[in-house]
Amino acid sequence: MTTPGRGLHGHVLETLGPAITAGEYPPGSVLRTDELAQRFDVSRSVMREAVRVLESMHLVESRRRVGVTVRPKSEWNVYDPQVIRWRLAGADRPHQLRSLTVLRSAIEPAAAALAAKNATAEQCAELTECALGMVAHSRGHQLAGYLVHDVAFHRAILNASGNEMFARLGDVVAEVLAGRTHHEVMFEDPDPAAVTLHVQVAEAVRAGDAARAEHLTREITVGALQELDILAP
Amino acid sequence: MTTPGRGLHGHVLETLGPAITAGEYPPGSVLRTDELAQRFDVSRSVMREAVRVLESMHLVESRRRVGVTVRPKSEWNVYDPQVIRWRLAGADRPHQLRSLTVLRSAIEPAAAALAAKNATAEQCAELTECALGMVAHSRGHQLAGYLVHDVAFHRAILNASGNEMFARLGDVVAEVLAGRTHHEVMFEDPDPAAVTLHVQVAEAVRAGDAARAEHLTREITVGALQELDILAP
DNA sequence: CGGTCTCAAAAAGTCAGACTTATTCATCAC
DNA sequence: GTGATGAATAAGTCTGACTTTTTGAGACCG
Repeated sequence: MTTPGRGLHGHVLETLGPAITAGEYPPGSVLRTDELAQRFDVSRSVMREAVRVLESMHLVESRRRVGVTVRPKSEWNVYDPQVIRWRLAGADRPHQLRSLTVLRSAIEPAAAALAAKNATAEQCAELTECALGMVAHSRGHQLAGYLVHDVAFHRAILNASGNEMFARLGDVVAEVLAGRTHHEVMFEDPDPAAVTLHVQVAEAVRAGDAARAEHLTREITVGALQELDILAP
Repeated sequence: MTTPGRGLHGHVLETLGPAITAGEYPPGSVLRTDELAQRFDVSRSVMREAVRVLESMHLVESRRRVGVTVRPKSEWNVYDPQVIRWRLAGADRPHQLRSLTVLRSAIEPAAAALAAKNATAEQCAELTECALGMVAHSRGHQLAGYLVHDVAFHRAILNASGNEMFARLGDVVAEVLAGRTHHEVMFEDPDPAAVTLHVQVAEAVRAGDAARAEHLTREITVGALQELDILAP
């Protein structure tokens, strides 16, 4: 999506990465660079570069005389956007979507509170614009347009928080929102109450009301959790 | 610390990575693979592998005919443990420590709430053990021993949450706690109130009281924020 | 003068092959 | 059984030649 398979080494990654994250090679499996190079019909140098990248993601470990062994899931760099994309495209997509939604629920209210304190005038304006865009596309099967503004809204909140760790979760949130709209629920127009909440969050941030912004955002994320039946009602 | 410079390519990374994350090469700077290979006295293959890893961290972008260009900070994979380690070791350590502490404050209370619901008997036992270990080392300049149990405690909470995204922040929290104890504040025994809070969190998790576990953990993280003068009192 | 077209240079990308080194495992001596 | 020895193995490294893409400059028109 964002990163097409650039170069031969990229193409290899695009195949091996999803295979590993999908669990096709169970933890402890041993691969040999030469064999892989043959299988993908690339030179050893290219294959080595691909393995190095997988190693930097902690998906595999390369050791002399033994080979390239697949690491257990618990050691993967699950925050790597590439890894997230691979997993979202694979078998444990539902599980991954749940994990990420729980993460969102922890992060976004805190980000909104910070945004209320730190947002610049421009950021407040953008936020309001996004919220209005959501309202404008909330009726009559304009889900695509709605999604664009929804994603932009949440990205804006994360950016306005002023915390780089929060800001960098914008892509993750975007994937989750896109995934939800495309494949899961949401066949009809979005919940009007949710739309209203977004508008109110924008207002609270503009007003500098951190507590209110946090609380309203929490209501939004609670809704997201409920959609996935994560929250006990 | 966790990853010593394994192999030539690792050694190159250990030098280039910190240099880039420290801002020695401003965004847009252009490096050439051949020149770097000469500078580090390694072959092009080794250098290429190192560049590939930096590329997978989104620290640089490699393009034909132009070279290896350094990307702006806003695009870095700031959740990569390696990147975090490099930045913590460099000039913007204070800034990084603040970002991460804010992140902790958002995550840990949520993790504690989940832990209260999901923790197994073993995990509860471990939690209690860690808390007691903290108590045992809380007086008489046993900061090292205290830290070990403190780190283990927070790791246990994150693991017990049952959410893999939370669990994988254990290393980050460990670095933050270690950093705080080693270089910043904390020349004397830890705050007794904080120690008590940890014990109470363990109790709340054991009792399955999510709201209480969350609230108590928030008090702990608020303390961490105050230590860094992030929170307005 | 402005726009496009062509071409050559530059740097990454790719490949093949030879060589080095660390690690493991099996064998053997004690 | 324990420890030393050595051979096999697969990753690690280096080198040099070649390919491919991109860009920037200069030529060639409109």
